[in-house]
Amino acid sequence: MYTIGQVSEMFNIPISTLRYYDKEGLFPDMERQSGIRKFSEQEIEALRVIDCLKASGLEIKEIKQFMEWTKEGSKTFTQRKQLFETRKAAVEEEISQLQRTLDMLKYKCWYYDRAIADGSEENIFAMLPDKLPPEIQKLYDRAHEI
Amino acid sequence: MYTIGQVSEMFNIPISTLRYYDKEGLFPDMERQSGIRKFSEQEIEALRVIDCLKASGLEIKEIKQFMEWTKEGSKTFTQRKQLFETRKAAVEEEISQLQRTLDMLKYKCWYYDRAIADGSEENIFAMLPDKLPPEIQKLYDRAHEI
DNA sequence: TTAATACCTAAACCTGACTTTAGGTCAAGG
DNA sequence: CCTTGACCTAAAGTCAGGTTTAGGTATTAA
Repeated sequence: MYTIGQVSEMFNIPISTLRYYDKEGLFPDMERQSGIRKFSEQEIEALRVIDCLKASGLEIKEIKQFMEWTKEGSKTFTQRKQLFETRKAAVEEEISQLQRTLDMLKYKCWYYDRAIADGSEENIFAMLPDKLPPEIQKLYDRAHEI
Repeated sequence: MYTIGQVSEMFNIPISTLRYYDKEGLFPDMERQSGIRKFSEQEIEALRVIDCLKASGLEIKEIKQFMEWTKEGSKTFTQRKQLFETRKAAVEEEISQLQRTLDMLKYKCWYYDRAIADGSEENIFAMLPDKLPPEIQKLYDRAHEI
């Protein structure tokens, strides 16, 4: 059993945030001893799941919904599984969006490297839009699909 | 030259957002014809960069800073390059964070698949924390480093 | 005994990134 | 001529996800 201060240290989350999560219903079964929150292994695992679902793009109230399903027992297994499948797809999509972001960033890194070496952008302008070095052209094209 | 309505369609960004970006100084050189915004190729490329920098985690005012550097010409090449290098590192870090998120999501998908098949979580509890099937154990361990 | 710590609540406040509202200009078509 | 549609502004409003404030309790340490 941990106090709020210990959990705050362990996860590097402000105490105020943990209280806010509790107020929003993310720890529906948390015990108290004379008013003081006691975080058990259950709440620790909940916190790992909260971090994960939040990182996957879920809002606090949707996470609360999940915590309520958990309380309802085995009859919500299917909903819970569905939620994780959907989140998995969303994160995979976000990663591939970030890969495209990375293509633009790599292109711009090359661009300014080159501009610094040349002292101007003139030489690069002359290569645009389709006479860039092959590897760079790929990055440029993926970053300029729109 | 495009009107705000055309750009809104091309990029699927609300007109109100484009006006907001303009007000925040993200198109410092944009021309107007009798008060009406004219988006040239320069603003179109700016918009691609805005999307990219935003996706990399930058705030609007930091993007404005970048646009100001662009106006200052070749003497800011180094700052601009540095910015893109930093953003590249940040996005790489975020992707690897999302990979860990994905590990948790995959573990939970397995978990509920199994719970549905068994009709209860009992069998899974018996395998925790270190007797899970090898592939699943890897996911579990990466998702439970804290 | 008093002072420092760690906990508690309710409610107000904050921030970033938009969005909505209310009111106006201007050109083209019926 | 008048109405429709696409543009404009300034200012207020919204929303999520916290954070801060103000005031209080309970335990421990000197």
